[in-house]
Amino acid sequence: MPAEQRPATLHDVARLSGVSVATASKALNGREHVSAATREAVRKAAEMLAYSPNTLARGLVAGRTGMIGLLTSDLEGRLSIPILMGAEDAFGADRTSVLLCDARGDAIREGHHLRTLLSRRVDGLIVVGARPDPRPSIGRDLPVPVVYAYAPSADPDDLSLVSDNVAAGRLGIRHLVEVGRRRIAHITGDPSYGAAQDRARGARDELAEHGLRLAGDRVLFGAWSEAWGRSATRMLLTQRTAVDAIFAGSDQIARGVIDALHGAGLEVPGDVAVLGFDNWEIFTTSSTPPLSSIDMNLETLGRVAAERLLAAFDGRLGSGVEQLPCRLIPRESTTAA
Amino acid sequence: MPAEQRPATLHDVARLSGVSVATASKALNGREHVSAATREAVRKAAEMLAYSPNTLARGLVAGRTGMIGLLTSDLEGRLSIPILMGAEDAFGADRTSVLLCDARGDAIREGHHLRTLLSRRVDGLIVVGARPDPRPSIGRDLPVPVVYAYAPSADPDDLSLVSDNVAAGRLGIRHLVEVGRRRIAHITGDPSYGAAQDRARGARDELAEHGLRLAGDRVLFGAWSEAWGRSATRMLLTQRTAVDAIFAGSDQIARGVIDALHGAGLEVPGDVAVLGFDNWEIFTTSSTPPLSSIDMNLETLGRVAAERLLAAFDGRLGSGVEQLPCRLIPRESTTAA
DNA sequence: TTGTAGGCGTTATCAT
DNA sequence: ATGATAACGCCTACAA
Repeated sequence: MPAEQRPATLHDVARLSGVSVATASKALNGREHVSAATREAVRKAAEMLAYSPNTLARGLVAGRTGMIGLLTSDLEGRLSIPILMGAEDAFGADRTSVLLCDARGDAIREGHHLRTLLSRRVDGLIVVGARPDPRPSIGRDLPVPVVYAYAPSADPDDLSLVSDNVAAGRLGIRHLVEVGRRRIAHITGDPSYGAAQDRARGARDELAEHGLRLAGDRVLFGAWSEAWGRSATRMLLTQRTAVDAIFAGSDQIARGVIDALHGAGLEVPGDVAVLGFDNWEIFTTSSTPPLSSIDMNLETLGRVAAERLLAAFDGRLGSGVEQLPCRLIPRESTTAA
Repeated sequence: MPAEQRPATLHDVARLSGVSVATASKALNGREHVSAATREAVRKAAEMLAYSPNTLARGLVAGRTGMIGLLTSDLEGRLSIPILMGAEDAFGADRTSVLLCDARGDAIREGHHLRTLLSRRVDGLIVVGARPDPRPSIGRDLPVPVVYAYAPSADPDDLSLVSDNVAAGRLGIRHLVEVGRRRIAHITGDPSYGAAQDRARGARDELAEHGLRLAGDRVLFGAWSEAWGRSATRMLLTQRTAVDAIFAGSDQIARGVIDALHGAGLEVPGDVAVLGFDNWEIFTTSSTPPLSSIDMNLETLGRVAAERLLAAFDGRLGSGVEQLPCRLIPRESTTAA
């Protein structure tokens, strides 16, 4: 039951406290040249009227709205919400708000949203793609700085923030080697994903540095699904490939892997260690045993995106693709043999 | 590389087309009393300058910002994103934008966000709780209408939109009966969730109308986890309870159920049909067989929330708890025996 | 220390 | 049909 009364304005506060709007403004904003008594009186009046400054009006004169746009195509929010939270933290939730728009993978809708956001005079834009591959730029010469997160822009003049997938591949292998594994297979998703290729490359490189090669001698590309994890694992077992660890390209694949291993009477991590990717909690914690996984640090991605935007507000925005490190979350599926 | 130039104003457009700002405004907004020639000239000028109206300034005079606040505690976005999309659709994405704030379950932060949103003069508020149980009201006498979605407000004077859980319970049972099942068990989550109780009640009521009772004679409450689904199912099997269908309280529980059934050498849906709840795609489609599930229609929840807000903008806002129907998505896990 | 005045970009009212 | 002008709520010179 809203009290449908017009919110108090600075004018109201000024009148109640018997000063001018200018003085009231100064008093409330902590500017100088206001007597303590006046300041207190104004404060009290504002309190009584439950005055809350109109950020729009403020933005109109300041030339800054304190809003940023988050343009996503991530229908589930799995990417955009952590990124949004990271951005909130970096900006300070009280000074910057986020307008979230979901384009639902539709370029037309994306254009619509972009125009709306610009029309609302957001101070900056974060574009989150649905898959970690280059996506079309939303355009150069926009009146506000833009940072691409997760999915880089295809235009090298744009600034993009992505996970360092090569390093992530190395990270996964290093961990498995550290827990004593030597016969490591890599089951991952769709080979058309650059991220899948990068992680595979990192994995191979790291193995090489340890004088090792992939079990089965090749990366098992397939789909980002549990089913693929299952069938690829079965394939490995049927071919009697010696394996003591499987590095999966996603947590879902890892679930399929574990399922197939269990089905074959093998123990995890006793016989075979399993490492996932994404660190998606609903998968990692409900898996048996709990799944070790690589986290892409999406909150950090959001935080850095915000920092880059802040830097861009004064001075210039960088360009190119910036790679951010992933981190490994060890759980029971990869304890030492 | 942003073109750091001040965006064109209506003033610029007016000057370029040689008319007054008033005329330019009318021309661009399709108002009457503008000659076709003038209108065209203004249009062209706006085009040339890439003019985009400043929504802030517009909102200042109109007394409406065209923004609504979505206050959530849903860390994963699983609830808020669909609700946001529904709201976007109902409002029209071009006339209303959504400010998304995640309180992360922290009341202090929620208060902060609330103040920020009000200060930005959002036209209305949608509050999305993290679990489907009553939550504290964010306060009465707010200057804008508020609708609670998913989690109702504890204050009956607020307007809340929730899923009709009792009906959903009936719906699930009806479906299972329709595909020929008679010995139906119900494995669900934490009994402290009102939603779990409601669904269980609906299930029992519907069974009764078919002259049936729950297999095992009682609802199996536990946790919202795959592990519970697994152990509850094993329990049923150990007790030799005759079962030809299991209605799970969540898709995750359902996964555990299927897992345990398979482990016992039973076929799904051949021996036992399994029905989930939430229709969370990552679970339903990757399950073997694909999982039938009940969808809470979150987009609809968001759409209706938006409609209620729109209605509240003129006239009064309702109050109380409005129940919205769920729908059943049949997949292979519940095909006829 | 305080108040007056101008302007941020738009729209609406009222002359012309 | 067009244009001048006054809001909208706020801030910031500058004047008093």
